[in-house]
Amino acid sequence: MTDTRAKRGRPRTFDRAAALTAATRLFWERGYEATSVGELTEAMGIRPGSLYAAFGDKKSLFKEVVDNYGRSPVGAFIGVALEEEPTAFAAFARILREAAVIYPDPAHPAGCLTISAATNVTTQDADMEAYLRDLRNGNLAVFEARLRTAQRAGELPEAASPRALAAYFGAVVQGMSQRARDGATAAELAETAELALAAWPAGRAR
Amino acid sequence: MTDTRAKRGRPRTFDRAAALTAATRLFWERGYEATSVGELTEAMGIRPGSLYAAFGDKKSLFKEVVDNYGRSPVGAFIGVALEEEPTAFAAFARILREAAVIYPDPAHPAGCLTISAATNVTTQDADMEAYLRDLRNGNLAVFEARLRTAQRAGELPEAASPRALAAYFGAVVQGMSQRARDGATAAELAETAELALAAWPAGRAR
DNA sequence: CGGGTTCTTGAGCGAACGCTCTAAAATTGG
DNA sequence: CCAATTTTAGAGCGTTCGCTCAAGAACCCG
Repeated sequence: MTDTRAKRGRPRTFDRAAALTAATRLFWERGYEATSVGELTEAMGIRPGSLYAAFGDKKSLFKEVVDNYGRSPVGAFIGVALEEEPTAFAAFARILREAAVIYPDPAHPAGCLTISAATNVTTQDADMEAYLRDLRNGNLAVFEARLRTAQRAGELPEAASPRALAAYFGAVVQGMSQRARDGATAAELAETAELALAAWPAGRAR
Repeated sequence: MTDTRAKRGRPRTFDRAAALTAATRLFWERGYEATSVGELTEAMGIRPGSLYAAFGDKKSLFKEVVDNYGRSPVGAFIGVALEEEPTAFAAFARILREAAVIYPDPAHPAGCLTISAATNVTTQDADMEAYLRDLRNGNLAVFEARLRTAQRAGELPEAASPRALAAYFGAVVQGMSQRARDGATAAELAETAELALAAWPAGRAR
């Protein structure tokens, strides 16, 4: 988008992707509102003018951060698991087990960026709140779609409710993200994942 | 504490408890950092001077709010269930089922104050972050203690881990609170609660 | 009633907020 | 080499932040 290089004018002296990564880490740690533009410019190593020229305002920078996060391995593991695993149970088992490893990983801020940053948005910032809520609720819709497919394939009993199961796993994932933020270890989260999987409806097609 | 009335001097012209309730609602909705003193004074119907005289600074007002919330029916239902129910399963079943009703109740802001407001705290405010994290992790310790008692009473198989179960239910409760904030209905949360209870170890002493 | 005490009011402090502007610097096209 | 274009650095805009303070009002005690 802004990638067409070798134009006219003074070239950019900073690495746009690196600056975005720095911003991601900060937003991930502190959330949207609690991260100031001053902290951002310092972490990104640029001056306010450059930030606004390259990324628009704080809000659009954040949205680009979320977008970028969603394409990164850490942010996309759920979608990947849903696509790659042959059965729904295998997919959700992999999601929870990977979340147990990824969320407390000290290589990056704890928990899920979308889940954490989302809660840090004021009611005043109505559109930002809606943007993030829709992101999370969209995840639930994907869960439900996968479970519905599984039910048609006979992986789930007729009595099971894809919608209810999707809501349940969504709540567990959000809970695990929060627990990671509160200092839960990978070992503890792994136990949580196994217990959560025990809720899978009888006739479990493992 | 500040309750010894009929002292000397000009009497307070506002209802301290009512003001605290107004502050509670605001913090509950927006979280700690996102709620400004200006918004607080307006909602409480008092001027900044009165707020600081009656409650100390913003931080101690918030702690009093959390304290007060923990003593209210909505904030104390978990502890009550753990004490009143004869078996651990009955206690956790009641906790999840009541959470499904209480968290989305439109009579107050969605979710649990401690869980929601907590996530809105910056890393900068280190002691506030620690205060809230300890509150939540303290809840987990209470869960674990109840489950350990249950295991000694033979309600839980030897193989079950009270610590892991406590972490699991803690994550589920936090997840349900967040889902309520994202607009989940009581019906949806009730289904989540039932699914979560299916994780109770075999030989379930219902 | 007068002195002591506490509370209310309203102005406003210094700092931080998101953001903008100007001038200089660095590049390309002609 | 010059004009056009784009980015940089840095000052600083207007607003809001948490919080304080001086002045006056409302009560109790003696």
